[in-house]
Amino acid sequence: MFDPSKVLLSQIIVDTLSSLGITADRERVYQSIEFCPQPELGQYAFKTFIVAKQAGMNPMEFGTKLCDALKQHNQISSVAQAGPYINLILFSGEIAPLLIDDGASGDVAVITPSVPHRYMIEHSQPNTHKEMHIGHTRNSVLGDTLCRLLKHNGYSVFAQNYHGDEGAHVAKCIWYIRTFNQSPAEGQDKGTWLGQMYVDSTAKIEGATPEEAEQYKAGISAVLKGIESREGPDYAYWKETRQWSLDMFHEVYDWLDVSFDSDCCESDVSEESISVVKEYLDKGVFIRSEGAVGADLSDKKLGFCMLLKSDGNGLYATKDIALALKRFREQNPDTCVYVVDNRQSHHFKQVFATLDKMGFPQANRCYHLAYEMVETKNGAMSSRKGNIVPILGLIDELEAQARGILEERYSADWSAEEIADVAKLISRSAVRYGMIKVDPESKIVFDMESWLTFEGNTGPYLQYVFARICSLQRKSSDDEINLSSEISWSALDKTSEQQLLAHLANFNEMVDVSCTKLKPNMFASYTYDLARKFNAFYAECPINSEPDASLRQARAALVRLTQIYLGTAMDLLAIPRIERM
RNA sequence: GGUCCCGUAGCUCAACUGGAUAGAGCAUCUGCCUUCUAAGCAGAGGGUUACAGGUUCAAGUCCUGUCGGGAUCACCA
Repeated sequence: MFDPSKVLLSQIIVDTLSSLGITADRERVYQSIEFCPQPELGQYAFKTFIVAKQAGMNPMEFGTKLCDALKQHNQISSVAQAGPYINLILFSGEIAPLLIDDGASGDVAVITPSVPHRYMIEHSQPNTHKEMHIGHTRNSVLGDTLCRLLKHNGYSVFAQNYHGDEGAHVAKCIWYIRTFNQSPAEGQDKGTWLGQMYVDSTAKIEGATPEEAEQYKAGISAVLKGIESREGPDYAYWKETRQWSLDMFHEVYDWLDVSFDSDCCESDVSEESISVVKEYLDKGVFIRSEGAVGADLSDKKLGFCMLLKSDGNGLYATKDIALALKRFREQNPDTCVYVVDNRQSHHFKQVFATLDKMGFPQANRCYHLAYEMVETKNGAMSSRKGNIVPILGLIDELEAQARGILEERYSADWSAEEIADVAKLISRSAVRYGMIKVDPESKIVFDMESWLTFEGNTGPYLQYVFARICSLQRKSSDDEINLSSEISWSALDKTSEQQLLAHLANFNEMVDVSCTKLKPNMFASYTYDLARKFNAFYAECPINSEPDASLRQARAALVRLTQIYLGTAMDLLAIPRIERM
């Protein structure tokens, strides 16, 4: 029960029912309160049928009695029965004080959870020696937003990145560079160049004659052995180039405002992972089959989870298990969430079932947050084929677009540097919001044109509303508003004002729902609605130009409250607050 | 073939997991800037929620089947 306004309303209803001789469960009443589908109907709607059924009464009769009794209540400004619903409006003076923190920090306060809880969130996972594309961006934005929401909900969070830095793709890339004497151009981003070398290497291999293919295969195998030997020139070059990729990734993370508590690589756990498998093979948990070692999960209809190939090498699942054990040991998380695209659903079912079979109870609190892919109009992106949309390319286009718009409007007043700075912040919001607003289970078909618009349901729209609020405050001739002073809140009786207040009160509930359902898009949607409701209020109600001083003050206070809530919401979505745009 | 996910307005997506007349954004049309930022607001048109059954006071949401799209199912990651 995170919505203070609905808590108040449910208490009013419980008390009123009690005076009628009906006992009702407060939580059940709370869950029977929703927002009116149309603003004209009212602010809140109480569904009578759930509680009526529990009380063994006819919903209509129950509703009529309750409605008549609520009409006498001094905290309710309007109440009307509409079939099985009772539509209500609370006096604004009842809601607004519930939304003010005494700390006056300018942010919505972090929630104190009833039980402490630690989350491990793994996300991003770009492979080194490959280009980073907008698919990775969706992953990171999803994971990072989830981390922020969980932290606001009072949980402790351990954010983990995990790079595929070994295996065939790396060997191919390095083999190609060294065999054909490639080198990056002066001033070129080396990480991006590596991604191109990987694409070129696959093209070279695919175009090879049978004799060349044999030769190439031997060369790649030699590079792979060189890297695994942890010494010699191939190993040294692998370490050097890997860093180029990691540097590029961090450039992108900085731009996106994404951070991690741990930046782990497959090579960090691959050795350990082999010994873990052997240990559990000896314990009789794992079995040998057709020369390979793995977990028999046929009782759970998950087949065979292979952990050692017949050549003795580990696989992806092997390392995932070793890394999970390391995290259980070192971080002691209550819940682990793996943000990975939905093609890995079967893989994670196997990994979790294997951890369970190994006797780790944490396995039952591991979740795969499976999201759909980002595709182009021509279908799936593949870094192997090179038909990807690189994130750095998208960033360049967005910033150019934003600069163009800003120059048109502000070239007379703003410096070039200021324009570039704000353009960057607008571009970041376009990317973050564009990626997070869609349900994780929905595919995103990328087209550049729609990403370059900053109107409607977009990140820049949120920034625009925030900038409007700041502008109102700059232009006000009154003293800066103090929310803890006497404010005649109940003067706020316009529909748009009541709608906005009720929406603000729902903030923490939406954070919680987004966390428990692992759907940060729900919070994005909440934030967009918040901005829209402010705009509706802005259009309907004069603020600075309101002649009545106490009403003007109350509206300025509502503007300030919105600034606090919208600002915090933007922080949770990593959408930068902009004071002028 | 088995398993999992998806199918909602011309297009892109919502719908707080069973609740009122299914909502937004693009796009189209109509209003609103000599008065708080028009990156905005208000309004119009646009829907048999793929199809057929079922469950119940109530189904886009749950169950069954059909059709269509995608993913995945042992030595890839």
